[in-house]
Amino acid sequence: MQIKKEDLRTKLLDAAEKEFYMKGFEKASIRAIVKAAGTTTGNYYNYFESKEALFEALVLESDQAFHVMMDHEEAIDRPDDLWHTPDVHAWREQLKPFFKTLLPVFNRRFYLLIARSEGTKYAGRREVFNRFFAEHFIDHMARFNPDYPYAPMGTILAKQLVDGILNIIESADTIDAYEDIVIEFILFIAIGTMGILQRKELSHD
Amino acid sequence: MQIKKEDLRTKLLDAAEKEFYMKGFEKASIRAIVKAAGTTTGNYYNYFESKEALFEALVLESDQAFHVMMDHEEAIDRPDDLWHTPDVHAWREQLKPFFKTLLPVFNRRFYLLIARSEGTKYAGRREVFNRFFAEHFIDHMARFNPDYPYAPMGTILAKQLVDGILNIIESADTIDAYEDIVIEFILFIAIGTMGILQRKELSHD
Amino acid sequence: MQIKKEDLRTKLLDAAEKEFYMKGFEKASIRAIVKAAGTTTGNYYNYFESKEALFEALVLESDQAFHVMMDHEEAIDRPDDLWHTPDVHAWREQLKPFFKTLLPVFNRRFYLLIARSEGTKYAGRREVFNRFFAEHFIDHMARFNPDYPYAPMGTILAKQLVDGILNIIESADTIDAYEDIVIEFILFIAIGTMGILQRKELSHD
Amino acid sequence: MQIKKEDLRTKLLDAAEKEFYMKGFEKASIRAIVKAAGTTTGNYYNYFESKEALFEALVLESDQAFHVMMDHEEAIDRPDDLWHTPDVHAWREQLKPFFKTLLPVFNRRFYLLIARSEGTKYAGRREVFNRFFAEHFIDHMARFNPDYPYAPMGTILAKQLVDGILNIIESADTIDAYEDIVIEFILFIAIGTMGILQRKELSHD
DNA sequence: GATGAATGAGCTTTCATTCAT
DNA sequence: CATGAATGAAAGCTCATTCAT
Repeated sequence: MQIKKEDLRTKLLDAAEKEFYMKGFEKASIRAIVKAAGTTTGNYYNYFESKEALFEALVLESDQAFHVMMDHEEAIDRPDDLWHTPDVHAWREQLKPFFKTLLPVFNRRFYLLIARSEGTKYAGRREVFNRFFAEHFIDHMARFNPDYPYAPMGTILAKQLVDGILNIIESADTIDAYEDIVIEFILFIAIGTMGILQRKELSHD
Repeated sequence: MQIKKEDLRTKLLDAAEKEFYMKGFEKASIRAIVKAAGTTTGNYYNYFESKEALFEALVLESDQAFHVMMDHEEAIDRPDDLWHTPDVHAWREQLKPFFKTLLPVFNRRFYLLIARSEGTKYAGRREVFNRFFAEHFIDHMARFNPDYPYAPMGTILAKQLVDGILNIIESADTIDAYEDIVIEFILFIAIGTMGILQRKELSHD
Repeated sequence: MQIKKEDLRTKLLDAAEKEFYMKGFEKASIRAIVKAAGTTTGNYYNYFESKEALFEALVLESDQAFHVMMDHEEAIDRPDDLWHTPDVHAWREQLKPFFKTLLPVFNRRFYLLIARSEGTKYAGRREVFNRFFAEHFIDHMARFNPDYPYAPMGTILAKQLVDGILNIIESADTIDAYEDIVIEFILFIAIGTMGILQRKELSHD
Repeated sequence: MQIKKEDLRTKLLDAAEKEFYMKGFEKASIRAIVKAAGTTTGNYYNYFESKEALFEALVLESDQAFHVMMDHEEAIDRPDDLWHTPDVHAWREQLKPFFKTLLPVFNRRFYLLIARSEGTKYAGRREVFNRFFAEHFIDHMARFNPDYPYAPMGTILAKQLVDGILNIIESADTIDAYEDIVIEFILFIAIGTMGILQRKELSHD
């Protein structure tokens, strides 16, 4: 009746991933997780010392990657020169290798970290993520069109970017060309942003 | 120390609006609501027969408006002719009167209906909303560029639209030019969408 | 089926007093207390917000009295002149009015505070109590017989005093002449202490 | 990494002695004991069949010595003739050899037996110990002063004796002249008792 | 209309003990 | 001998809801 430690640990992590994903940390039930993993609450505590420890086991790596991202903001700016490229196709080709390095970060557990961590010590990550992009958007907007009158759009577009990333992660299972979709989405954000800023360089022929 | 019935009912609704907004239906606490409204749990049940009934009282109107929206899809398509307008400024002017009629619907209680209703019978509204727009996006994409290869973008862009509307409602309190922001956001979505579809009509001069 | 609030509160306090007395704070069971008081755990939390709050409700007054005692050390020293009185009977008469003021403090709840508070924020009271008396004993011993070689006796006699007070409180229910017994006990401590210190003034005729 | 059976058994006993001493039988944790002994809970049950069996292994010898003591009450009475000796110094000298035989009994495990056995079958030992001395005190009191009116003092003084012995054992580690302190303490009890009984023989010159 | 006492099921966590390996 | 996975009961506490007053 005994399972090798790693097996059950993995089962617990898998069950927890689903449960946290469906209900969020606070509404998730340890009872439901252990039931799904085929064990008992008592035994659960041989594997994880608390509910939060289980969540942490799921998101720790993602959180480290998250902090690396936050600390290397210049990387996000690297495709900056693209803003002067008129050709959408060229954009795609140049964005591809850049996002290749980012894609492995955008997985389900990253989603838990950003979108399902209320009640844990990771609760504020989404806000940090939003603000991180908001600063960049505000900066870009000021440089491209200092007269653009709708300041709150910086915040809103940043949230759009974050929401979009999370949405894509959510549907990643059912998407074939996951990588391409991320590229398309970034392109969508870039073009839309430039559009409302009235920049006409893009799509000129 | 009895209060006129309507007064307390209103206080309960206001307190509930805040609580549901902050925590969502399931994590919201009736105790916290009645405390904020200055009454007791016992008395609460003279006004609403359950936790869900209180939520329903808040969102019922919004839900009716939501269904009207869902049933009059052609309204959403009305700005369709804009897609051929090359001028962003013209877009803004034409979108304005159209969204004037929609804005009163996009209030806090609509937000509760779409984004805080998990655990109630309204739980699926967001999904309906998403799908509603997804169909339109897919349709537009097919018409504008039948060869565009990234089908899942329809779903994603629809979610972007819904997320954006909800984000704007969330920050409506702190935004001056609420209406203009909605227009800017729609514009952003439209331009971005056309951009990835490679349509070059817009912003041509 | 409903009891007036104060009634059940009193029942809970009584039941808790017994349970804490028998098992100490940590081993005491809320379930056992509420069962003895004839209610449910859910209802218990309408009366006290935690296990510790219940304990605190029992000992708060005693703790205040305890601090008054600790802050008025000179009162403890007041019978100091007695040490030169040779007559045990005179001691009794002089101690009586002095301890009259102290006796109401030495009740069952004081016992809980000193001897059953491990696991609560009151955990250290017994040690404070011991040290308080130890200092006095050490002081007295130095003055009465600077050459007495067994220094640790100060600590031990202080503990004897504290233990004795607690023992008397424990058996107070079954004792007729509670007040007199306290006097006899203090006398016992005083005479014993002087005896080992080799002071011969007492009981001389 | 197997250890010779006796080694680990000893380690478990040592760890248990500390744990039971610190927390008492019921609050002691097997997990903590096995961890301190460097083994696992499973292995623990190769050495002791239950929590109580471990406690029993610790106190069995002490309990036998305890019963010997209880059965040879006349030994306790042997210093009886001292009660007529007027000289404290003489008391000390005569008590010394007598208690030499008793001291080895008063060790840490004896302390566990008397003061940390609640929840085990040894739970009542302290009460037996108290009663044992109480009978002697009552007896002495009746013989020395048949008119002494405070009967409960017998019980209280017996408890004082027991408490004192336990207190001294507790602090034995930090005391130099352990044996002398026991003598001083007995003397303290004897003189204090005689004092309240109004016997004036002692300390007369 | 209003109060708050009462209920009972739910939650996460701890524990001594058992047992397959 | 040793491991540590597994069990199940118990702990303190929270919650929406009911109901006597």
